[in-house]
Amino acid sequence: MDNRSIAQLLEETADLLEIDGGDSFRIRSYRRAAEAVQGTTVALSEIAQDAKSLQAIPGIGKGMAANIAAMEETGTFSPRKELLEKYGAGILELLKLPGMGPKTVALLFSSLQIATVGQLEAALKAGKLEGLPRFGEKQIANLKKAVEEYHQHTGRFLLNVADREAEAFREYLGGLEGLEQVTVAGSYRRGRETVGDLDVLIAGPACEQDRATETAAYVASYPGIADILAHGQNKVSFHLRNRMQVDVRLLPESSYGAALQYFTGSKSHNVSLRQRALKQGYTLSEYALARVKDGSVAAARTEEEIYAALGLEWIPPHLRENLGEIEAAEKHTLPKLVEQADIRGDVHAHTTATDGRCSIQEMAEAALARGYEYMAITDHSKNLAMTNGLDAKRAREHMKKIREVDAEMEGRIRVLTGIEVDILGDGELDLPDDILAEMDIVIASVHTLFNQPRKEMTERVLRAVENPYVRVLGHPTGRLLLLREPFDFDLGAVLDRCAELGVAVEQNSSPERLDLNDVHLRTAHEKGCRIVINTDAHHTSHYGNIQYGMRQLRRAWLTKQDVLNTLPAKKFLGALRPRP
DNA sequence: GCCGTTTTCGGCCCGACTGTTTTCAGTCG
Repeated sequence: MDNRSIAQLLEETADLLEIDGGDSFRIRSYRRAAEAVQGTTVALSEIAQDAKSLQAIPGIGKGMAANIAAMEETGTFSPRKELLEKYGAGILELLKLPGMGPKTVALLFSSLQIATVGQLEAALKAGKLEGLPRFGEKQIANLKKAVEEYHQHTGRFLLNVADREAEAFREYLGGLEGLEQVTVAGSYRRGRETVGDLDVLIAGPACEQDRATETAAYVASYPGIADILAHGQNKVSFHLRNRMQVDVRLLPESSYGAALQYFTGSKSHNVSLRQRALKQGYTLSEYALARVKDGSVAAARTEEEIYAALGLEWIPPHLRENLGEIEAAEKHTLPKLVEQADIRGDVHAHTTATDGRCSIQEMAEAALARGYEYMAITDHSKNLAMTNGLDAKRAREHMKKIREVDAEMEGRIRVLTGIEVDILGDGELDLPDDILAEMDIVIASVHTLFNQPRKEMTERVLRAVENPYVRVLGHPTGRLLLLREPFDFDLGAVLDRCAELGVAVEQNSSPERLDLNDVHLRTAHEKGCRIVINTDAHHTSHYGNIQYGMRQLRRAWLTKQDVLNTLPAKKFLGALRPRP
């Protein structure tokens, strides 16, 4: 079992114990153990029977070591299993609804025997929640909305989850001889912020007639499969354990490009492309670009050939949304999209001073190792109490340490001082101006965005960016808003104001809270906002998450010139809002 | 359930905010 699965079992056990009213400290232990398991670089499956090594990991004690050993042996975890039998497998889904915590779930279960989102929906419709303690009009309305949004987004997965599954499957396919091509197409290839399913296209000798049956059988024995939906000669479909659907297509190499083009989409890009083909006397399908008059193949092997035959430059998948890319490809005016290698600094990172896991030095070294020319330490301010946020005194001491590390780096990388300051309910910041005035980077962030009336949220954020020391608006939508559209938070008004004031807008690439999708970013760009891409790193390994935000920048047609932190340090600081 | 230890048990991140209260429980980060 991989570390991630172990962590998930522990995490779910913690959730279930919470619903069950278990001891809160014991629950926290499970969560900490889950975190430790995810954070460690050693594969636990290799040391699972070695209690000593397991217990060397902080957060894993005698009990957890035994639990992990049992998980490895049995593939399951009995306390979790027993609780799931008591409450039903659907109970964990209820916890995912915003505003729903363990106490509410427990109450609904004990009073109305509600154990699934479906049952909650039915109870809401029947008006059964009225009269329950703490259930007023607003609470019920919020729940109804939450259920609605749940249905809209269920079945879609964040890009990093899709990435992980795609990589694992690709690795498995690596064990098969004679596969020349493996591509995950669909919205995954286009880099959308959420992915519905994985379309995996494979080709090579292993997919030719004589071996296709054998290859399909190999695919169908992938250990990650929960259940098989279809198993034929050319296609195998299945669900993974997290319910993500995977469609694997075995293709002849001669038409791989046509299939790749077809299955990458988007639908409306393909429609436009087919219309164009018809006008030119071709017909485009998943098998080939063929001449209408005699059915002869004009191009099929590669995407480049197909686009070229239609008089077009090859179009990067990130742009294939039928938003003018076909016209641009014809006129050779496709943008030169910003690339990861263009980014010269990451200016949002946390350390052990608050809720990060590494020291200032470690974060700085890791940024240097990535080739960055500058980075910033921006720990939390005191309002985020659970992160051990900095008050004025600690913030000042921290700044001193950051400057010391900056000096120690001897110019190999610039270590900037900063803070991620929280925005209070009235739009005030929770640290005084005189401290903010000393910081290179002041990121203002709202951390409680989604449980508020969003109209008031807009006013709150607008007020906060008025503070002259704020240079970056941190995760401007919050992850939940990204998944909840349409939302009535007035992002447009906020972006307008940021553009006017010169406050940079952050694309926070942390995959769980990826802030801005391509539509938001395009809007920001059109309004003239300065855009910064950061990872919000809480660990040295998080810098790599930049790839997730980067895909959205590319989808928004942004070039190097459109992103502030492609600039060298001095110019970057000069391009930020000037301090008063 | 983990940790640190005054080695055998007590302490374990906490404050803002909402919606329901009429003084607080629950959720979130």
